[in-house]
Amino acid sequence: MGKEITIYDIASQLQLSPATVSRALNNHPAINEKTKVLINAKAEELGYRSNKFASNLRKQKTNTIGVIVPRLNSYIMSTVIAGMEKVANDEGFNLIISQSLESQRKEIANTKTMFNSRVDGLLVSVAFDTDSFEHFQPFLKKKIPLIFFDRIFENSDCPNIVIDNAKGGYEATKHLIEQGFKNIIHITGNLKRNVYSDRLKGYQQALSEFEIPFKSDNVWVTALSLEAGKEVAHRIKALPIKPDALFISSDLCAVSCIATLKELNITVPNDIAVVGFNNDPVSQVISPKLTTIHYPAKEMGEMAVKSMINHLKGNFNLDATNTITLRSELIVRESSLFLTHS
Amino acid sequence: MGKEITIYDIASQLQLSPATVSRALNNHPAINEKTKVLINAKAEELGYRSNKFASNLRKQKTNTIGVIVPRLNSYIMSTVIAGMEKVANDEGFNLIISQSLESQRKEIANTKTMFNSRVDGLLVSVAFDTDSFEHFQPFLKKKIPLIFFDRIFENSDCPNIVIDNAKGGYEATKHLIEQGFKNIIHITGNLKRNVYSDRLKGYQQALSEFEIPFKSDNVWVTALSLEAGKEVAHRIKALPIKPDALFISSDLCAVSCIATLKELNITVPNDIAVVGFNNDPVSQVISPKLTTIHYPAKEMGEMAVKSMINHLKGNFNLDATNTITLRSELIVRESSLFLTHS
DNA sequence: TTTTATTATGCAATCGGTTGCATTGATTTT
DNA sequence: AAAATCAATGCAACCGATTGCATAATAAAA
Repeated sequence: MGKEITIYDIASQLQLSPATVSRALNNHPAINEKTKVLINAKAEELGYRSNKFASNLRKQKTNTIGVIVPRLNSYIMSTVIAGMEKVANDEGFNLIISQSLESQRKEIANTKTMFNSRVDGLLVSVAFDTDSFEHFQPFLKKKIPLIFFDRIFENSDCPNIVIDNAKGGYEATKHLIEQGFKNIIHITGNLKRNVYSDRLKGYQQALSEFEIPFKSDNVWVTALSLEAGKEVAHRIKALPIKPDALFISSDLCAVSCIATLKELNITVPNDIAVVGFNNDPVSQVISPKLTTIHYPAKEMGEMAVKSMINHLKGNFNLDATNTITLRSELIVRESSLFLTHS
Repeated sequence: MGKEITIYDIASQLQLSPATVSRALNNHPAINEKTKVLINAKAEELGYRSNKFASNLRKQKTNTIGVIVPRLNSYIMSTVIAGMEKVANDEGFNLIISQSLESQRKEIANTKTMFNSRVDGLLVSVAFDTDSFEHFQPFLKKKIPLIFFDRIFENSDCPNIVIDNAKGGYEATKHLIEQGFKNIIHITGNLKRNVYSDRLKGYQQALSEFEIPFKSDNVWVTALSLEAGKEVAHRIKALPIKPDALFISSDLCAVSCIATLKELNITVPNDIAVVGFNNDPVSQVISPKLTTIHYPAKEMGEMAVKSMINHLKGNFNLDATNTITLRSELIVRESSLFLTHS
């Protein structure tokens, strides 16, 4: 039933004061090197472990970063989190992770919990339907750093970490146009969210650059889920004039759509070409392999936590760099290639 | 610059002692109802939030559960974690999550961190190559509850939460046999791990039940990754006598294998039937749709955290129920059906 | 040798709740 | 009316590390 060892135990055994022990363990410069060695050895010997709660209580810091994401179990988000965990772990920070399940209501509740848990900083990717910033205000008031990533809250003055979604949308669309496709439908998510509205902008830009008129009927807002992919396929099947290409803002949805199209005797890319988004592993294992935009999810997670920790340590001020944009790129595979019928 | 409100502030404003305020906020029965109302109202008014560190320090509890998984970004694990987060969040517990990246070395480091973070309990799914239990001993010594899930550590006397992997393996194999396939190769992961060795047992049991001789050459141990799927396909292509079916312990690997087989002009299920494992969403969006074993990942996560919290609250003793087995089931789709060539 | 830096260590207050053990006043029992 | 019981609240120690300010010891400068 090992009683916990404290700095007081170490201090009394070495005939020193707890203050000295505390400083030694924290490598304070005022402590003699020999004393440090002595204290560290004793700490090791007794199996001492620091009590973070006493320390946090005194220092008024938690060494904890909160993370709120729409859902944990998507390829992108779990990979972002994997990156975050890696950096946080290396730097001795803890992560508290919660999911809003795409609901603003739950996001608000999670935000409160994070606030009450006194996280040192908060990383957020907002839910589909979030349209109020109010629940984040307490953080700003208390000057607790708040960083948005992926799905950011625009006009918030908070630092953001994103990919260039407009560029992604542009390149995907341009690629399709260059392959000779003209009637391109864009399947996307809630346009409140930057990730989708920006990709749409890119889509529009590419069209206009090639002087293809933009039709708002060609933008379909969906949940980008597996089911959405199926519905899109059926809807296309029913169209009198079919598109020759689809640009779908999620690989999983795209793949589901392709599978359903196939069932409906529409083949990809022969009848309709498809470009996805994310470079989900699934994009490589289906047939035809899916052309997509690579999303540096792990890097985004790493960058988010790195920035947060740097800011917390005072290494640099976040407000200076308001937006960090990570590189993403088009990966051309089979699903978007114009094939001469052989 | 809002100074934090403490129970002392509430106490002095109401001319009460901090002890009474503390008890009232914790709904202690000795406090008068009217006083409680008064105190809660004041707390609300002042925007009081409890300081968990002071509380934890005094109570010697952290309200935190540690989770170690091989990787966060797999369908199964991210879904398990999603379930865990849901329950933990509802119950007011925090989760500290870390990933071993399939390395025992990192698992040991993570275990130490968890120990030093003084988690109230630890949930672990072990890495591929973990073969020592030593790093978990400190938890047992300090009587910190330790629960394994999915990939358990056998013979550990710790509670386990699993699916019936043997049954899964049995049903998958039996299904293939009943479809008329006899030469079935089983692609699986490191047999040190219960999930894979048990599925193998189920595979063997089904074979023996149908009096099909078991050949150890028909069990291929791989990393179950996308790459592994490709390699398997190539290896099959090179076989002089090809199997008529594959039972692959991971959907993602199975899907990758199917895609590669297709490239090599071997079609599924006509030439070779395939059954996967997990019921990953990807299993529904490929062609042919993949027959698989449903893995109740979310339920597993929920169950793990529920059990832990119940144990911590003293509701029931975990040691009594040494193993909790969740229901999993075969989902028959197209990839395993015997087709008469039409 | 005295004074002044410099280095190393200790003192004691502090962070904010929690809780065993009084204490007070009101109510009930004998 | 005195004694016993009960309900509600307060006192004060405690959890364990941190840190501003002193102090002691030693070395360097005058």
